[in-house]
Amino acid sequence: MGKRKRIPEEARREQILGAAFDVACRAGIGRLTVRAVAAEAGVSHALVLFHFGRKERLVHDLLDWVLDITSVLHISEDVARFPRARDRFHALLEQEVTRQSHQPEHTRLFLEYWALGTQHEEIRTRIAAELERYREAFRGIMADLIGEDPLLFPGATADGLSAVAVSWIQGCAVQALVAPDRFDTDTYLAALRGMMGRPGGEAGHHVETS
Amino acid sequence: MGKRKRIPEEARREQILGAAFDVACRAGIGRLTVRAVAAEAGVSHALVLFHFGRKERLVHDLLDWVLDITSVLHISEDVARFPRARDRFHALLEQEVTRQSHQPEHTRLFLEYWALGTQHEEIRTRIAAELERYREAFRGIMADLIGEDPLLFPGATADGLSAVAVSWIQGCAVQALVAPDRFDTDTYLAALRGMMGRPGGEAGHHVETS
DNA sequence: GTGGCTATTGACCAAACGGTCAATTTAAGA
DNA sequence: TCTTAAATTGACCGTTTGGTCAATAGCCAC
Repeated sequence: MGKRKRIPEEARREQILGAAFDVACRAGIGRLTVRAVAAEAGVSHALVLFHFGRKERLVHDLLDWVLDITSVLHISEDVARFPRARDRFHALLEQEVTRQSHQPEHTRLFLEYWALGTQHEEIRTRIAAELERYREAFRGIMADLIGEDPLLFPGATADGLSAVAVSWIQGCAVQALVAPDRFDTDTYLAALRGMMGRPGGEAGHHVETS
Repeated sequence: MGKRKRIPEEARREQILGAAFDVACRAGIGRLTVRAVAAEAGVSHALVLFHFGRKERLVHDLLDWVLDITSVLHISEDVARFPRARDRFHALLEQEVTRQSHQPEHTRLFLEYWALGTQHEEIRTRIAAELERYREAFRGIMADLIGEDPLLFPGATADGLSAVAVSWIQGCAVQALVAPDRFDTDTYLAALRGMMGRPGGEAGHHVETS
């Protein structure tokens, strides 16, 4: 056991945060302890506190780390290339629903952070900022959508529609997490398409993805 | 401090569960301790364990208790009296969105229970059952809705639509909890109405509530 | 009253927690 | 090589946790 401090500060933080992520996914943030993280990283628990000061900061930095690596709501080329806003929206929605269904662990983590946010100011503002970023990405597409066909959603604003879009994804994530066997992603997406798919005068179109 | 066991078993459980609810709302389930509950109820912490055995069972029974007193998704007379399924759906949706916005504490609690459900089998099945009950209530209205106008949501099933409806409410609850100042219930409901409000041939109708 | 049953309590316990600290090891600079 | 600053550790501490248990206080039948 002669190996020690080779690792240059930044990499150590990364290593510990990765271990913290594993522990949080396995046991939840509620049961995340400094000692468990240290054991997962293969270091002493004093070292974790040396690099992060308090446990509270470790948890907070873990939130930042997860949000960074998750690269939430990145509008890919596949989405942006659609000329019509409706198709872009469908593609983005399908992308996000599919992505979250492939990362169920993240949903659990975010659930706990959302709950924590009601008490810790720092966490709440961080989450609120991310939520705002998330909604903002939809807002542009929604504004285009209303612009293309003002009669499509009478009385609805881009703000309202983007909030609804976020609800779709959040609600899908939660239901898939709580009762995976009772929740079918395809059926869900089909319902969303049917709900959005009233063309202003055209018919028989559909979004191609893959 | 001479007062003791007057309370007849059932009432004691109720009293303790009420105290547990207050503690859970104030500090979260993560920080709920047997001693904190006992202090809130004004009894010794040994008595709490005498009535509930383990802390785990206290937390589980609290979930049942909360779900009972919340009377989730009760289809009121005001909703049922609408002859058209579309109006019933709008009314029910508005009722649920409004109700949850008046009980933000419950949302936080359920968030934590959802996260806990990923690890505790008992909690997960209990939540899944409640979610199923919730979706079931929407499914009937959704089936009627499709029956009234099969072309309204092409390709969508009652199952898919009810899942979407649940998403609306869950997503609304989460967003209102995470960033209350950035979330406007009226704008959200207006967007939902605009999204659902494509009459098959009629126009200018709206749902009256209150 | 009085005896017995049970709800209730305070004291106690082992474990785990977050956090501190002096002591050691390591890498790098002189 | 010697020095120096930083990284790392094991030992330790005070607190809190869930849980147990013998003792006790209240209530009912008699």
